[in-house]
Amino acid sequence: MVVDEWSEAEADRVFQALADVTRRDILARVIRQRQSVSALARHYPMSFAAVQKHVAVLERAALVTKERHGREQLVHANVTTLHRAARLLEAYEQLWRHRARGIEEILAEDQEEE
Amino acid sequence: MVVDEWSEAEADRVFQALADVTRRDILARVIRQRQSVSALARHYPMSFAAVQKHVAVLERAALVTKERHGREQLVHANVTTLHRAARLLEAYEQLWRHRARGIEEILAEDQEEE
DNA sequence: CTCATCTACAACCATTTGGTTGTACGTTAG
DNA sequence: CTAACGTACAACCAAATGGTTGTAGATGAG
Repeated sequence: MVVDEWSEAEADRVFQALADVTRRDILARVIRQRQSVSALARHYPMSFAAVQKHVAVLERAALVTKERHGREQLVHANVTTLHRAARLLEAYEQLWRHRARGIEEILAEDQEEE
Repeated sequence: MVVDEWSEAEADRVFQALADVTRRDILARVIRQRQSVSALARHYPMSFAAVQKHVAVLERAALVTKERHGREQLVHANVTTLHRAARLLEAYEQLWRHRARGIEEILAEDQEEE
């Protein structure tokens, strides 16, 4: 029952990464502007190491990328992955629109849309 | 750094629920057609109780709802929640488009869109 | 009525997760 | 050069996750 071109493990990692307030907040911050890990860490009531781990989770999900700049590690967002996640959800919504209908009706609607 | 009208805990639960292949597959199945828990369970190489737990996770996330029908419990999708999740991701994408720009430019673009 | 089916839920287990502290190492500021 | 900063990573811990088996209660079929 495949809905997307993603591997299941990739989707797992992306949604897992998004399933935490701190990580979504980090993502929102670096989308607006790339920041060093320690700059990010200053905003949260937890240790630097904890934030470092959150960034690592986002990185494994390919939602962010780190780029060395001097002694700092700049974290920047990977909007492509975010977009693909959004499109995956939309694909599920599409399943809904096409639910319980014959192939003729779906083809008919597809023509209308052109 | 709020991006949506959702409570953080709600978003946590939704993405957490989506972060598992089996659960995404269950969701896809019940989007197409409502099914009983045991009917769902037949498709997966795990115990009935395990599938039951997966459905419970989807239910806590408000992605599905159970409806008693005789001795069966019919699971059906809650597309509204799915849609809200998609819109949340789009909101993050929107942050990207509006990144690093002055308030004047954003207002100008908003007017264009009307 | 009786039996098979569907569901609920508890107890248990291994692994992962989200946090901590501590240590070590490269880099830049002064 | 030296001290401070930014990062990396290991070890540890409590709690959550994803699975199991087992027991028990409703409900429908025959």
